[in-house]
Amino acid sequence: MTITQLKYVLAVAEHQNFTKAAEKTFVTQPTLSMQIQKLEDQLDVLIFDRTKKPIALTEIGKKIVQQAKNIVNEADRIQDIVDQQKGFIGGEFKLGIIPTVMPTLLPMFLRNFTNKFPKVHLKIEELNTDDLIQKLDEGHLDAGIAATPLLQENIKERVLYYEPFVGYIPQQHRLASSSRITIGDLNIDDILLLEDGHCFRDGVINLCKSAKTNLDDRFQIESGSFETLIKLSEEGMGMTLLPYLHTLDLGEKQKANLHHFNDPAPAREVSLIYPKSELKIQIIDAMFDVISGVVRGAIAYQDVQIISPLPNKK
Amino acid sequence: MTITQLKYVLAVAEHQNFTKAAEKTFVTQPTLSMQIQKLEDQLDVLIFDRTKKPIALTEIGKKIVQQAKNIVNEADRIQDIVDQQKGFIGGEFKLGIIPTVMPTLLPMFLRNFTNKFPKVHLKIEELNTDDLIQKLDEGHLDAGIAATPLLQENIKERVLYYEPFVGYIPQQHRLASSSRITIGDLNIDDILLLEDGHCFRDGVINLCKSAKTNLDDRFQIESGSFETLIKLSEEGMGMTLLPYLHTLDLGEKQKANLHHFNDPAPAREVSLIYPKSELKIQIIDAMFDVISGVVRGAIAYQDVQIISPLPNKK
DNA sequence: AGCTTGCAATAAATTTTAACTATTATCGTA
DNA sequence: TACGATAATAGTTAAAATTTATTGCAAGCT
Repeated sequence: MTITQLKYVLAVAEHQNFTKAAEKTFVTQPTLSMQIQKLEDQLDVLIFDRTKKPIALTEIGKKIVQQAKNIVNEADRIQDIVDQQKGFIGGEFKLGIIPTVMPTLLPMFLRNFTNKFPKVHLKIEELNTDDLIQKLDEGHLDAGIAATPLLQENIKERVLYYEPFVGYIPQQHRLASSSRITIGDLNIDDILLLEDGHCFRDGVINLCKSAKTNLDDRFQIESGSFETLIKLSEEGMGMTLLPYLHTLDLGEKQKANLHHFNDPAPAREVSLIYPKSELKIQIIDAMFDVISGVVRGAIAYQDVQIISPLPNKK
Repeated sequence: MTITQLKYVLAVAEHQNFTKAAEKTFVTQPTLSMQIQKLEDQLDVLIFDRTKKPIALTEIGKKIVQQAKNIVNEADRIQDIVDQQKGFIGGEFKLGIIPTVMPTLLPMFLRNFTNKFPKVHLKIEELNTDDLIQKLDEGHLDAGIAATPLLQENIKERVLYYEPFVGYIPQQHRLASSSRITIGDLNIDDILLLEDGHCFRDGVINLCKSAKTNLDDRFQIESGSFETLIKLSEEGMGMTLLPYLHTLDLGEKQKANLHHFNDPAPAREVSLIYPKSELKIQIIDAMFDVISGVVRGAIAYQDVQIISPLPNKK
């Protein structure tokens, strides 16, 4: 049994397909077939049920895959131990960021980080929370930035900052007169929401404590970007809520439409999240330090109340 | 990095000698030299300090060895998972037993066990508690039988039985008249003890609650076997204490010299101990069942009070 | 110093194994 | 039936692990 064989098993288990797994592992398909067969022979057990389409794990195969993940993870950590000893901060680092954080946070810390740690080769991907969690679990990401708490078994969270919600209320809106707003003022029916899948949308819905479990069956304008929401809002389609950092980029005219919440302002908690295995923890530590240093200057803390980013169960 | 390389590193780390490690791993010495060098090159770090005699681990080497143990253990467990799934009870099983348990317990369960699980190839070794713990930690034993509790971080204990201490008191002894004895009657100075290293000795000392921290600086007869102690006792050298199972083998005349304790009788706790990793747990389970089944018939439980087998710190 | 001894490293040859290319077999399905 | 997708097999090549034989190197001894 070799670590390589275990990696092959994991690849096939993940893609449920020898050919695709072969591409991902940068070997040819016969290599996978043969090495996995060899392992199966040695263990005298079938890991994959090849009669199923797509290929499936046998019962024992599932257990073996689980254990193989352990082994491969533990093996990877040896390099980590060495790096840590050397104080080496470098190598590839895959980071996922949710869409509603990406455009505002990334420009703030990216240059700073790459200057400070030039040997880290960052691969950044925009992913919504669900995909982010899945990819972290599967080891395709080293860390992520998302709204928390996520209550995930295998994921650790380190809070980067609390980002208050800010109301964007056009002139003609019923709330436009009040300089500060409260949660009670909100009515989910006239708030423009991001499209489904964004956790910021879920946060807003939670904030409004909407009893409606299903918003989809009534007419609703939804968009994938705050810019669109702002435009729609200005067209008189209703108000909207923005995360604080987004409001910093607005023009003077638009800033006039911003209405902050009374204390304690509703806010989302944004965290650096990463697998419990703590692979590449030294890069994670470094990134945490850089981001929280940068953000500390940008957000003046008030009293906040954290809104869960998780969708209500239906 | 391969699992084989890690095993080589572990072997050299353990024997502090390439040549011996090579023998133990059934390869030649150059194989070890080359594979370990290769691993060191890949990690770009020295695992061994070859200037020291005998060869020593570097600081980082210690950490790597620690992690390598994890990995190799986890890897071994894959075969275990397969065996478990198949309900296969077999393979090599290395069991250590402390000397004061070996001669009485082993004959009671060995035949029974080998009949029931003929595919298990038992390797039984007599070891005192310290060696037993060390060998369990190093993975040279699959399980052990010892007096407990041992308070070891990485070792699990499953109690097999409680074995009362029985006084062996020759006719001419001051306590010979009382049919039953109590702990208060005991005087460490006229009790014949096993030689140092036996946990039963430590148990007796604990039992007598001797305030003396160092028994060695006064004249004392000590022996490695109960048979000798009994003989010495009959010669008028004092009384001694025996574990209950040992008293079953005595002749009628000798049995007359036995004096049981009043309830709650002092007793040692004898357990099956094994690494937390739970490798070969199915064999361990099987062995536990067999032994506790056999012993249940042999020891009629009374009220017992457990005496620690651990030596007092000096 | 010069010699021996006990190791580990190196060199060169051999064996084993992993991986590749090309092909075949086996499905499900059009 | 033929076709497409996919995995298994055959045969070959390249890479690697391992072996035998030898060298290097320090410690201990005369």
